[in-house]
Amino acid sequence: MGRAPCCSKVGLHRGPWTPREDTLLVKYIQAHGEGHWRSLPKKAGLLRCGKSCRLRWMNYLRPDIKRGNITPDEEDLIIRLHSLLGNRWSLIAGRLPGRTDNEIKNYWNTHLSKRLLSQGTDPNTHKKLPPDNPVVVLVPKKKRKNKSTKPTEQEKPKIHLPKPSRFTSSVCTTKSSSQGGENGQVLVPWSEYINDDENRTGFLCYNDNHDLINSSDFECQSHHDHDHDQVLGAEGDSNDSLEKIYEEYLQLLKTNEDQVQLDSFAESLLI
DNA sequence: AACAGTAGCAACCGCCAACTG
DNA sequence: GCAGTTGGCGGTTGCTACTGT
Repeated sequence: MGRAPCCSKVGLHRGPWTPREDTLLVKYIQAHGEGHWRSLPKKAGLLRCGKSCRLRWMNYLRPDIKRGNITPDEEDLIIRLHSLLGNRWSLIAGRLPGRTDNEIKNYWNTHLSKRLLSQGTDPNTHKKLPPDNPVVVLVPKKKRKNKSTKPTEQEKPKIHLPKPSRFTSSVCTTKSSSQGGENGQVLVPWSEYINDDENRTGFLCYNDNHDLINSSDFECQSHHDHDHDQVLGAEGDSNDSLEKIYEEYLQLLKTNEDQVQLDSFAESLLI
């Protein structure tokens, strides 16, 4: 029994990704598409575990990633969605176009949970804490060794719901060439080169000589699932979609104190 | 200037469900 | 139906930058 590890760890790179590794990965995915993560590193010439490649792509290299600060609207939506969905970061991320589950999870852990605590709200239950009972059990960072001890008390029963799929995937092509990867051109996230990445979205392009090419030469085509389009709209309408979800949720809050209604709203988000 | 403590976040780990033969 | 494989998720770690002393 036992599962084979996802990859042999011997001789594989770990830790932060280098621009060169990013380049290789982006090039490969542009040419061959996502998927087959296990075999991808070898084919792409990367000394990385497939899982690591997938994570890097999903969280940083995808063209539709929105870098930069979380806006107050997004913050509010995260808090509301968290109160409905709990720590299901991928679901929450699915409602925030361009944001990744990892980003939202990190943001929650470092900013939002602390803020809620400081406001006297339990970040787990989203209920007001008794004023005289500072349950500021700022979960001490414990060095994990024995994972078998699962959290027990007040743990919500595990619900197995259909896994959501990302609402979009994008393919970037240059206007000047039919394939983004042609002419040795490579897309690299802004953040790789720009430090003041205030709400910047997009990629820089450079060729094999690392000569930067104007990213305005790119046009991104998002391939949306129609159903998701109806819910979230196109990429450019992300603010609208946020507001729509807000509105819907606020209406429920106003008109209904029935938890069942709210639950069904949460369920609807899962589809 | 040097050091210690803290915060932020990229990356890793282990588990699980879906898929495949 | 079963076992192996793959992809995806949430929790956690550990590095780095920042801040305070």
